[in-house]
Amino acid sequence: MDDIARLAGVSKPTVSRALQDSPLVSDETKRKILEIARRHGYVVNRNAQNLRRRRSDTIAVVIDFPHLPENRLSDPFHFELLGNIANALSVRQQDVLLCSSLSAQAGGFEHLLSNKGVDGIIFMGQSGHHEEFRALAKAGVPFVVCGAHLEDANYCVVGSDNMLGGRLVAQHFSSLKRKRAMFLGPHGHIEIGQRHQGFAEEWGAAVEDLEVPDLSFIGARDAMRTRLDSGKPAPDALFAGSDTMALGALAALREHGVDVPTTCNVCGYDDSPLALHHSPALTTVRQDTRIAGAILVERLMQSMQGTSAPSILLPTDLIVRAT
Amino acid sequence: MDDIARLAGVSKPTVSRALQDSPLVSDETKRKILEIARRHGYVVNRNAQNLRRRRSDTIAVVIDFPHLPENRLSDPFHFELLGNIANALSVRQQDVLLCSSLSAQAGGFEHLLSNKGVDGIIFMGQSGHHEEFRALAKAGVPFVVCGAHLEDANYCVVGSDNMLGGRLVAQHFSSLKRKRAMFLGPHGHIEIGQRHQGFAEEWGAAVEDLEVPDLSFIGARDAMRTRLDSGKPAPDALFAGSDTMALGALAALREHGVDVPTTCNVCGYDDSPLALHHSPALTTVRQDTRIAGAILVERLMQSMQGTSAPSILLPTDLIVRAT
DNA sequence: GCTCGTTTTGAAATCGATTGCAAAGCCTGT
DNA sequence: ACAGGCTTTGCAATCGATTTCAAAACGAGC
Repeated sequence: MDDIARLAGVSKPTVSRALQDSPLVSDETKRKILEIARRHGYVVNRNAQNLRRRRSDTIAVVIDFPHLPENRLSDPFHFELLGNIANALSVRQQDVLLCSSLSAQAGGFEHLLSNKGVDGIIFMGQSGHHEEFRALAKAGVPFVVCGAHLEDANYCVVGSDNMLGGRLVAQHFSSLKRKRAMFLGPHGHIEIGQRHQGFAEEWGAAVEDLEVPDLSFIGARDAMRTRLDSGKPAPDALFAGSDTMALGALAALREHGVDVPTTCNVCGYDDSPLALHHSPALTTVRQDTRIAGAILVERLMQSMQGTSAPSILLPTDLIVRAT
Repeated sequence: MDDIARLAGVSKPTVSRALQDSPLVSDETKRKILEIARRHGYVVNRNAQNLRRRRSDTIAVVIDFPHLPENRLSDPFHFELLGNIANALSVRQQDVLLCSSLSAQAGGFEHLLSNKGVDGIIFMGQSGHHEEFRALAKAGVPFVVCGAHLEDANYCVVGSDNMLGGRLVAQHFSSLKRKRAMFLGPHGHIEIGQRHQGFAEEWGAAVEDLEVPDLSFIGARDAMRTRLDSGKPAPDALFAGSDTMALGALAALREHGVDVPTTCNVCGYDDSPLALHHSPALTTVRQDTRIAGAILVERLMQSMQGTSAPSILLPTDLIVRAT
């Protein structure tokens, strides 16, 4: 910057101001400085700028990447959401620092800001850190969580209405005059638990609960196989916690000659491409990641300005397709 | 840091050294300082550190995010790769700054380093920037590209062997005694073009080329519908440029009563979950994103040390399933 | 007790910007 | 010609670390 200043015959502060388009610099001077800077390919050093400004215009997005290697991340859902968050942030001139949940946790979430040099954090999913989040909020760290709404959350959560999603599916099955409802999903996953709960409440009658070990296609297929082999009467309405699991269960049903949708209806969750591209196309519950991303970012900005950002429950839609 | 120094009764440099586990500090002092720092929740300010060290231990990963909103990103492939890159980088204590291709291009790729304060760049896909990349390489910017191998690339490319993938599929179809081969994919996409080329070369006889407008399920389905409606004899071996497109074509084939795999074989590309979870399970060509991620990172580190990093063509596998 | 080589420590400079404050330059009105 | 108000500019301090280099402390050997 000193060089540019010399070349333009002005001082460093003037160059700095010109580059920020400050009104303190005359248009004449500004134009000259910008021209020289451009010609010499000068750009401000981001690290120096960050240090002095005590702000980096960078947001950490924390994802539970560990899943990946094993699970071959089942749902494109997260990627889509990530993309939408990135877009929403770039509109606000903010950069995205991607952190795996693990590396973020290393120094403790509360030091993430100065440790990674970011201004705020977006957590994708609680994944069991609820208590840490509560502490973070108390410490005044600006962050938002994209995940499940919990009773005692004192931090901002943006999440889709899992209960509503479950209820919509139950209503749908009811309108089809189905009788023997089953829910399929792993226990211990908060959001999926809420889907289950909404479903069961709305359904009223007994809902058979088929537990699966994880979120995978295989897990769901095998669990369903075992269940069908048992000889007990098969369900005529199946709600799976995710599209991937729905497809797994569907495979098992097909093997056993249970026709979908005549004999049994199946509904997934997420509206991932899997659902759309499958044949028959899967009936599912959709969450709008575009809106979610935009709101997450908006709320984060709020909480970075010190305003408290309220949580929000986003509506979900039932997408009725062929199953 | 001054505060910690005061509390420990030492000077700032000593604290700095202790935190870096420098051998210049006695174990005794080191322990005391670390203890005090921990108790007071002190972490070094990343921006200041970066400034002084002239290095940020952060890598920019540039993705063509614009696709997202429209296409609902068809293949989880990119996400998987991103995850694996992130993992490989975190092993080396490097952070990931996610950039959309657009925002990265704003200041010109050549200023990405100081502009975003990163030490190196990984580009996911060339997406038409080949010439810019050539210039970047000349300018000595440390970066690697995950994409297609091009004749006159003077930069490091890590990419899977698309030609080989195409050849494997041709061999497979030959061994099944198929006669009328068809390739389906958009024109103008470099990597898919290479798949097509490898396929055609190995096949020997004429390959019908069915062009589709984009990478989408719908595009492929509609193109295939039109083709089948035309009345010309249907192909008995179809190779699609991606799994998503294969599934689209498969849907059209089914509509027209063409049985897969008896009457016609179908093969996709990517081995995305789509392929595995579809029924019948899709035969496809697999690229190992785990290895790709690891090598990308390794090569980038090389080129950051000034060593020139050679390009590499990763092998691909044919995964024969039910189609 | 003194010298010499080692280990530890600290003073001061530095990384590359931004910003508060004072001064300079320029008008305008009298 | 000069006071007074505005617009521009520059000096110097600052952000929070790291690193060079010189000095202090320590031990060993004679």
